[in-house]
Amino acid sequence: MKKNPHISKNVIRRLPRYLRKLDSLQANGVASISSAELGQQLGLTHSQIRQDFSCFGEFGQQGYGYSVNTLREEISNILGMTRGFNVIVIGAGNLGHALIQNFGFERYGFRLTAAFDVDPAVIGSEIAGIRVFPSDELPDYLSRNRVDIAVLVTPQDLANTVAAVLRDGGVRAIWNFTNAEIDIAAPDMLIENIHFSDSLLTLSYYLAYKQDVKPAPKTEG
Amino acid sequence: MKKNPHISKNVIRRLPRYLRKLDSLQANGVASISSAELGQQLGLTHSQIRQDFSCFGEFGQQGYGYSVNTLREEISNILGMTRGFNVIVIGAGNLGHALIQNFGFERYGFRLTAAFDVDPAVIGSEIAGIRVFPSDELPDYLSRNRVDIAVLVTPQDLANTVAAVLRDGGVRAIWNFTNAEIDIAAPDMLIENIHFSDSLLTLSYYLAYKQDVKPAPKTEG
DNA sequence: TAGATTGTTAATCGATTAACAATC
DNA sequence: TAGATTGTTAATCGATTAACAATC
Repeated sequence: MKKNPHISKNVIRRLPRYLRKLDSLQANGVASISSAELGQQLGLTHSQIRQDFSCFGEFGQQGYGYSVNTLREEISNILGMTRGFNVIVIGAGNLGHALIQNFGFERYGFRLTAAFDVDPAVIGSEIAGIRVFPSDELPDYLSRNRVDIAVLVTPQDLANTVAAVLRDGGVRAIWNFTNAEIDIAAPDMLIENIHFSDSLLTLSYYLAYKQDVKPAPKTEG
Repeated sequence: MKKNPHISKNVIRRLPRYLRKLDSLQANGVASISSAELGQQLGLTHSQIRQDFSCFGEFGQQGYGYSVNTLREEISNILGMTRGFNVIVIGAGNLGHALIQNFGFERYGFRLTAAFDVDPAVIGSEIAGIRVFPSDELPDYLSRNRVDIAVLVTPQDLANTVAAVLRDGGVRAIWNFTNAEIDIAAPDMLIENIHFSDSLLTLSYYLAYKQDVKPAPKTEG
C-alpha cells in the first residue's frame, strides 16, 4: 500500500459509492472493469477514478482494467470493513429498531453486540437477535467490552449526556442520528452525524429553484 | 435577490448547516452576529460565509453584521421552506414510522399529508395524526392531490416499482431511504438519496486509519 | 466621526481533468 | 506484437481565502 500524504475527504466519501457499485457488478457476475466503464456507470471521469484508487495503491492491470473481486476487497479493507468493529445501539425506539433490524451491520463487517434503552417495555427483549439492556448498565457494559462505534438514536436532549458516558467508557466513535450537536469535550472520539434535515432541505432547495426557473424558459433570440 | 449564475453544490449543502446554527442562536436569544463570529462557531472562514451569502443577496449590514432573524428567514426561504411543499411517506415500517413521528416535517415548512403501506395491520391507522392508506390507493391519491416530495421507505426491492408509480402520478421529488438506485427513466424527477452505509463507512475509514496511525506516533528528531 | 464589518474583486490553493509513457 | 488501459505527471478549472474599498 502506498503512503498517503493526507487523502482528501472528497476521495473518502467516494469510496463507499465505489463499493456499492462493485457489489452490484459482482452480483451481476462482472469479473473485470476498466476505469472508463466504471466512470461511465458512476458519472465520473476515468481520470478521477484512477486518481482516487492510486491514493491507496495499484489495484489495476494495464490493458485489462480492474478485477471486480480484488478491487472490492481492497476498498472494503481500506474502509475498515475487515476489522470486525464492535457496534452498540443506544436507543431502541422506531429508528433504533429499524437500524438493528434492517441496516445489516454484518454486511459491512461490523459486529452488532448490544442495544440499550430506558423503556421497560423493550428492556430484556431481543430485536433481530440483539439483546436490549437497560441504559443503567451501559457504563458497566463498556467497562467489560470493547466498543468501537456507538449508534446514537436517543431523544435529542439525551444526546450529550449519553455521549459523555460513551466517552468515559472508551467508545471510539459515535454515529449520531440525533439532531443534537455533540459538544462535550472528547478530542479522541470520532463523530459522524446523520442530519436528515440537511438532506431533505437540499432536495427542497432544488425543487424550489426548479419551480422558479422552469416557468420562464429561455427564448432563443 | 441576486442573479445566480449557477450556485455550486458545496454552497447549497452548507445552507442547512447555517440554518441549524441560526435556529440555535435564535433559541439562545442572540439578535445579531458577524461573519467572523459565525465562522468561528461553525469552523469556517468569515470569507467563505460572506461569499456563500452573497450568492443570494445582501443580507448583512456593514459595521453591524447579520440580523439572526432576518438571515434565518432568508435562508429558510432560499431552501424552499416557505413553499408549503406537500409530502407523503411510502412505507410505514419502523423507519417510516420514525420519520412520521419524530422528524418534524412541519418544523421545516413541509406538509405531511399521508402515508401508504401494504400491511393490513397498519392500514387505516394513524401515526402522529397521519392516516395510513393502502398502497393500492396511491395512484388514485396522486391523481387527486399534488405531492411535491415522496419519502421512499419501502423494502429495497419495491423501490423502483413504487418510483414509477410516483413519477406517473406527477410527484416531483423522491427522498430515497432504500439502498436501491432509482434507475427508472424520470428526467424531471429530483432524487435525493440517504445512504446510511456511506456515512457509517466513512466513519469506519477514519477509525481504521487512526488505529493504524496512532500506534506509531511521530517522534521529533 | 471612528470603528467595525460588509460585499466583492483578486490571489491562492486544492481538486479535477487531460495527457502520456509504461506495461500487461 | 498491437491494442488497451493503467499509474502518474502536468494543465486546467473551480472553490476557498485574503484583501480592501464601500458604508453603516
